[in-house]
Amino acid sequence: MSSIKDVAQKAKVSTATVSRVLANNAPVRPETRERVMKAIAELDYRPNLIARSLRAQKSAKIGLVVSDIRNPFFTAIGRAVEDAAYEQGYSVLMCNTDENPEKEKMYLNILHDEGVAGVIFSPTHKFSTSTQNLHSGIPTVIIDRIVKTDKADMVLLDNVSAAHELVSHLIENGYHNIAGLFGNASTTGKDRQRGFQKALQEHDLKPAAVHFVEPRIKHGYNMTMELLAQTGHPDAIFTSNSLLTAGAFQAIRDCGLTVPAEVALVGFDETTWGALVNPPITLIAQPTEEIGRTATELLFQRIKEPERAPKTVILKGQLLVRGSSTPR
Amino acid sequence: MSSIKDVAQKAKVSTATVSRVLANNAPVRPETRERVMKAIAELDYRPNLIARSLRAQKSAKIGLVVSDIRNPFFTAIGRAVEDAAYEQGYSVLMCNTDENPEKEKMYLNILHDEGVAGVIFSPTHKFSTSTQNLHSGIPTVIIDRIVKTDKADMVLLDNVSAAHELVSHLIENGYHNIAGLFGNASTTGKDRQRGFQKALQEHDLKPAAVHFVEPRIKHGYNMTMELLAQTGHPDAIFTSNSLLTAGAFQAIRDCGLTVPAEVALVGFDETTWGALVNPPITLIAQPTEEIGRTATELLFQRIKEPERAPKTVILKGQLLVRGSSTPR
DNA sequence: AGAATTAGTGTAAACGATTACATTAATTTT
DNA sequence: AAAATTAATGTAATCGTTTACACTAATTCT
Repeated sequence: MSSIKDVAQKAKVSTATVSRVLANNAPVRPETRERVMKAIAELDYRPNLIARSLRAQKSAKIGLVVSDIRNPFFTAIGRAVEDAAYEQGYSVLMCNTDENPEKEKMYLNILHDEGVAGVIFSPTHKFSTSTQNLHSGIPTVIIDRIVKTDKADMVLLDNVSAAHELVSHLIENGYHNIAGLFGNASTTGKDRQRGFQKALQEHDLKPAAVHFVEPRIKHGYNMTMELLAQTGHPDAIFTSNSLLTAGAFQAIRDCGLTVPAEVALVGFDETTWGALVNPPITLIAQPTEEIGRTATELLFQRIKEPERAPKTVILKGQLLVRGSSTPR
Repeated sequence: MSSIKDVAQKAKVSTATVSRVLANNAPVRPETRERVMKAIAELDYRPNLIARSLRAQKSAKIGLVVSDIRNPFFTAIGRAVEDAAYEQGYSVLMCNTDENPEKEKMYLNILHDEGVAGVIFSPTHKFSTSTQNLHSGIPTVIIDRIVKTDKADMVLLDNVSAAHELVSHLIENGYHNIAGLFGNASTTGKDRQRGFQKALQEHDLKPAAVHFVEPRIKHGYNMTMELLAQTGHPDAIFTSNSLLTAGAFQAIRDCGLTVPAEVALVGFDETTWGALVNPPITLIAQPTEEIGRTATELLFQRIKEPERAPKTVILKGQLLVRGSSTPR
């Protein structure tokens, strides 16, 4: 591999001049520039980003820290982040925490050590609630989940309103015995539960059940099975993320019940399958593109201007009314 | 941020000694080691990976280059790769090419410039067929798609057999007028078409139609709509990836046809929704975990021993027979 | 005991870029 | 035409590690 020295030698200039040609912002005689360009082309020279990073004390990489990229919500976010980063010439390091605070800490450390320019971060429950908080001064944008901090930008959904809207929709359509299944790994589940309760209270209703479970298909399945086993089971099930929705849907089907006649089902997050199943699922679609893009843009702003006052952007979900919650 | 110099100063040793303590493979007096460790702890020192990379001329990062991480197949692979990499202390740079050779080239360049230790790479069609080929000497493992090279390891599915098995299953179940929808962006589509043709030929059948389309839900939808518009439409549709399957499923439903009574549907890749829809989809499940893990392991082998003769691992898909192809 | 080896540590040169400062050449000002 | 300014380039330090080499002190060998 050729280095800047080889180019300098070939073009009969100093490395400084080559660097100046590369930087494109310093005075270089056109003739010299030409010579350097020619040498670069002939040697097929490409600047070593590691050396550049070391010298500049920062690199053109950002970290993306989420629980699991396989969760369709994070898949979509991840892709949006990568797109926005690519446009700015940045690369994305993908980190899955599995909701494990140890892994999360490990990764935050690695990202720091790798000298990433910034981090887009969906914290574990433990991280959200602890006061340890954003170590190191790495520019950070929190997504999806709340952290009590005044040091980072945040991009969130208005979870309380979204859940409220979704439950109100159920109630208006005649479902009054509603069970709620919430993820126990994030602040998001808790917030959505608040909206859930609020909507019920407004109609003087009590929840049929409220359960916080691990956000995995299996747990959605098991818990729904339990709910449906009892006689006089709920007439509607509210799920707070797409994994629980999938589990619940499967359980309902395996119980031989029809949706929504015997039990309605609503949830969060648009997925490939949400509209494909029968009946299609009523849900709150999050603007994943926008979340990812906004987060990345906020991050770049902060990288440019680290002292800028932190912003919190709250986006609204979109209620998609479909067959799984038609009026009874 | 404290550097190795600060540690050295605090522990009253040279930087070399600190480095030796860190490397853990050089002789250091226990007493000295202790002093250094203490200084490290007190200063909360963490080695700068950029500097380390520069010096070592390699970094603990690998690149993952796929068309789109949102394709459930690649999502699963990506996660498996990340897992295997994490275990070895490596991080993963995520790169989406969108089947665009320009973007692909760009990313391969960036990965090279970032000094990644290796690349796991699903090439675009253009790359597969061109002879330009694996530039630079970066250890590379090709996945999912074939490249004619003797420089890289490969992890592939036996696509011809898998497609053959899937079509044979259809034929045995009484479907004799089968249309095929194949992705046009990869060698995979072509290979699966070969298996498709072979199975038909063995039964002296002709395909109802063969189409190569962009691997996107929309195109699967549109093409299926066309297929179903004609009177005497196919009695089964074979799709070569999950995006096309989703599009086809949607189209069939929108035409008001029932699966499999009026038209059967089979495809590739297990997804969350494949088993959730009604009827569930018969498909070839690829061992995504194993593909990702094997690829990563081969990559680490090659990183350790660059001159080792390249291996090609061919894995078998698993036919999951479900409701979308029951005997007619 | 003297020679040869080994253990433990330090000094300084890399790795490949950027950039402050110095220097020279070219231009403008007086 | 000399002085002052500006443009173009070079020299060398720097970023934070690792490691070849040098050196001393301790150990083992003959």
